[in-house]
Amino acid sequence: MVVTRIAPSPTGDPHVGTAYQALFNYVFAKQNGGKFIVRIEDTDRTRYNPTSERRILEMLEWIGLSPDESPVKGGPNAPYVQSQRLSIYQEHALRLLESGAAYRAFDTPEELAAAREEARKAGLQQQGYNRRYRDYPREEAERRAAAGEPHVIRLKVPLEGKTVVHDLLRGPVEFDNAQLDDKVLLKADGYPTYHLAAMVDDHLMGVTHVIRAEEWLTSTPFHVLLIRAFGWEEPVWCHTPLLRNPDKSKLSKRKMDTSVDSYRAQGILPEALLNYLGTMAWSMPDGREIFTVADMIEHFDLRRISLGGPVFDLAKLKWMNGKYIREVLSLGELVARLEPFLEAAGYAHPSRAYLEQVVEAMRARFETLGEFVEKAVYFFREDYPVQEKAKAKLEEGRPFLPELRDLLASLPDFLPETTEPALKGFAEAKGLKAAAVMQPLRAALTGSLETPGMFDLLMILGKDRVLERLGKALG
RNA sequence: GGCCCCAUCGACUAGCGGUUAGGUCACCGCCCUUUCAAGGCGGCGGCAGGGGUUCGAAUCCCCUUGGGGUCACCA
Repeated sequence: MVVTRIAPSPTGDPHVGTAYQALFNYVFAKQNGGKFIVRIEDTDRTRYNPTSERRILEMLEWIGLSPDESPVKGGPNAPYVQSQRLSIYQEHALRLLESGAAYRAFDTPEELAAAREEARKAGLQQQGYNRRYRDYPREEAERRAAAGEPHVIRLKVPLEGKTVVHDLLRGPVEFDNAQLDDKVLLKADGYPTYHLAAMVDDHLMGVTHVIRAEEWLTSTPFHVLLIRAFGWEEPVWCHTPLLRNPDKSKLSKRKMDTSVDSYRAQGILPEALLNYLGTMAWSMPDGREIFTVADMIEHFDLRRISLGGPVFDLAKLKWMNGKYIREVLSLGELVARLEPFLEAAGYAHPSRAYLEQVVEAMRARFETLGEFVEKAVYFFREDYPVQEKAKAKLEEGRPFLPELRDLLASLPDFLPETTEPALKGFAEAKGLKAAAVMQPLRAALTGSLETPGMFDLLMILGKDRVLERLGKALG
C-alpha cells in the first residue's frame, strides 16, 4: 500500500509550503488507495512553538486535507509526535553504534564552531565536521559516555565512493561520499536530528513515497546511507520544487505572507488556495485551471510535476479566489462563508434574504471575503464612510437631488421596473446624461462611487432608507 | 566558494524531433454600460547564449551564462 506523509515542524504559523506538500502527498496517496500521515517533527526544543502543532493540524482540516493518521486522529503507528518517541530513536542510534555504523563524538558546540571558523579562514573547499572522533577508541568513548559526558552520535559516512539518489523526477543523482560529512544522528540532549528521526519513523510507519521539498535533495544521500546502515529498504524519493518569492528565492515570511492562517483571515477560500497550489509546478492534463482536489486525484501524475521553482503570485491567487466567489460557489455557500466575516465586522442584516440580495449584487465586485466587508459597508450600517470623490459628486447633484428625492418618494415601489424608467425619464427631462444623475445619487446613498447597479441598489436599500439617506446627505 | 538541482512570454504553465510555439494571471485597447467590477473580443509579450546530433530542434547531448538549494547538536 502507498503511504505518504508530511512532517511539519511546529515552529510557527502554518506555512503555505506545508499545505503545498500536504496537497501532493494527500492526492498521491488517495489516488493509490493509500494513506496519508501527518507526523510532527518537534525535535528542536529551541524553535518549538506551543500553539503551532494545533494550528498546523487545524489548517489541514480547514483546507480539507485530512490525514488518515495524525496526533489527533491517532493510528497504528502512534505516537505521531517525535518528542514522544525519544526512546525509539535512542535505541536505533545505539544499534548503529553497535554495528559500527555510527560513533560517539564529544566535541563541544564551541569546538565545532571554532573548527568551522578555522576551516573557513583556511579557505578549505571541503566543509562540515572534521571527524575528530571517528576513530576514537571505542572503549574510551563508552567510558566517557558512561561517565555522563555530553556527546552526540554521528553516522560514519564512507570516505570514498559515490552514493546515488534515485529521484523520481530527476533520475539518478550522484554524490561523492568524499563531499559528505558525518552528520549528527542523536544530539547531546538525547533528541534525534531530522535525519535519524525522519528515516526511523518513515520506516516504522511504512512510508513508501517520500514526497518532500527540493531543499532536502542534498541531504538525501545521507538518508540513503542511513537506511542502508539499518538494512532497510529505500522509499521512492520525489523532491518537488520549492515555492518562490517574487525574487525567486525560497518562499519566506520575510518577503511574502506565508501564513495560511493569514490567508484564511483575509478571506481566501480553502478550495481556491488548494486549487492555486495545485497549479504550482503541476497542471491538469487538459489544461483546465479551475479544479478540485477530487479532480486532481483523478488526473494526478507525480511524474508530471515540473522542476522549475514556481513563484507564489498573490495576484493570481486572488483572481482564482474571485473566480470561486463568482462562479464556483453557490450563492448559499458563499453567504455561509461570508457570515463569520460579517459577524466579526459587527454588520447586522435584517434577514437571510436581504443578505443574499446584497451578496448577489456584490458578487462580481470582490475577490476575497475580507474585501466584501470593506466594499459593502453601506448595506449594513448607517455610519458608512463617505469618500472624498463621492462628496464632490454629491455637490454636483445638489441642484436637482431634492427634486429627485421627491420623485423617488412618489414611486409606488422600488422595483427596477419602476425606478429605471423614472430615473432615466428624470435625467432626460433635465437634459442630463444618465450618469450625471446616477453618480450624485450613488454618492448620496452609499458614500461611494463604486457600487452595484443603481436599480439593484435602490431595490435592496428600499424606499425608506433611500429617502432617509438622501435627506441626510442633502441635510 | 564546494556540491547538487533547475532554465518556454513579467508570473503560472502546455509542449515530450516536424506546431503560424497554445492557454491562464498581469498589462494595454475595444465592446457592454448609470459608476466600479464581472463578462466578451482583440493586442503586447517567450523557447538565456553558443556548439553539436539530425533531413529537421523549444524538445536529445555538451559548454557557457543565469537562477535556486544546501553545506547546524534547524527542520
